[in-house]
Amino acid sequence: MLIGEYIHTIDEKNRVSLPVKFRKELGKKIIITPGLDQCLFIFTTAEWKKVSKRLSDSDSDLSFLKADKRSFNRFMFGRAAEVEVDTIGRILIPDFLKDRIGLKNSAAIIGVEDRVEIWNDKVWLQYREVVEKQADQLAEKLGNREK
Amino acid sequence: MLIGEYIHTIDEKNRVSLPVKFRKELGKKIIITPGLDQCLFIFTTAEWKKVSKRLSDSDSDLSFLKADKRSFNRFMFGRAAEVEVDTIGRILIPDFLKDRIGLKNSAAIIGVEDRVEIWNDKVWLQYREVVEKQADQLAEKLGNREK
DNA sequence: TAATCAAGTGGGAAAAGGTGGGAAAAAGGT
DNA sequence: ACCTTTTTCCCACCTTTTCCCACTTGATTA
Repeated sequence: MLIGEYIHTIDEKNRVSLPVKFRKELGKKIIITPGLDQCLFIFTTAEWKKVSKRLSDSDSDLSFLKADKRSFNRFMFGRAAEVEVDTIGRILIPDFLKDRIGLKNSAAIIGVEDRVEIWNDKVWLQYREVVEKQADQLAEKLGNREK
Repeated sequence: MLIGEYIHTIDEKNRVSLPVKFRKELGKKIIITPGLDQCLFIFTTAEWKKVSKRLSDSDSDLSFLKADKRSFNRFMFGRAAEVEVDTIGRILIPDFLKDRIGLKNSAAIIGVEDRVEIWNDKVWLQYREVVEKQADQLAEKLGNREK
């Protein structure tokens, strides 16, 4: 399971090293996609197969006839990338994804159960604080829903 | 699977190089057709067989009126082109398709699962922003669909 | 406290990917 | 048939990416 929070630098060649604790589980090839809430998702290839299958299964081979399906597929597939992890555990983040969440010199790398998230480190810290404050109420909500 | 986004130039001889990551899957011959939402679709010959079969299937589940279907098929078949990929991975985009989406010097090339799309790069950037804003709602929809 | 090791960072050289252009071949019109 | 124009094929350039090696820092241990 992928857990924990790390701040790593992005060097001039766009490289970011994955935390050692994530490397084994992520493997040699990963998929990066735009995520929700101003971050990027990193999936293992296995996990990505599951995700992408769910996305395309619900429709026929002619899914491009439906407008909302087209939009979503362009978002999920068009803006995804298969990325190799180099011999010492680093990856390259494509520019179009870097720009999307305003990454510069450093990134927050977060383990979230079965995926990893990449955040602009400053945005992450802000987000964390907000969530921190809401945690109690969120827990309350979730608790009620389960009943 | 075809994923990712690339901006390539169209040179004075109308040539565009396909991203290396797409070449193997696309093969030596491809089909270009007008696409939906101001773009062009590129299919592998295999994928095109599937698509064209389903489009022409008289009792397919596509809820088209017959007249609509004829029109749509003229749109898709009538303006489709079989194109060869040259030895270093470039293709020629027919002028009538180029004009259709206002291509000039540069194009966005997008992998969308089992097809590739060609966009006027500026139009793509605009489209992308719109979709980005809708992403949360789109994801919500998708989430509901899974249940 | 010095030595060692692990994890992360940086940089140079080689290779790959993308772009441009010239010459040969083909097409087209008179 | 001939000249002109377009297309095709091939080669060359250049920027970006990839691969490899080395350095730094902080923690661990003898």
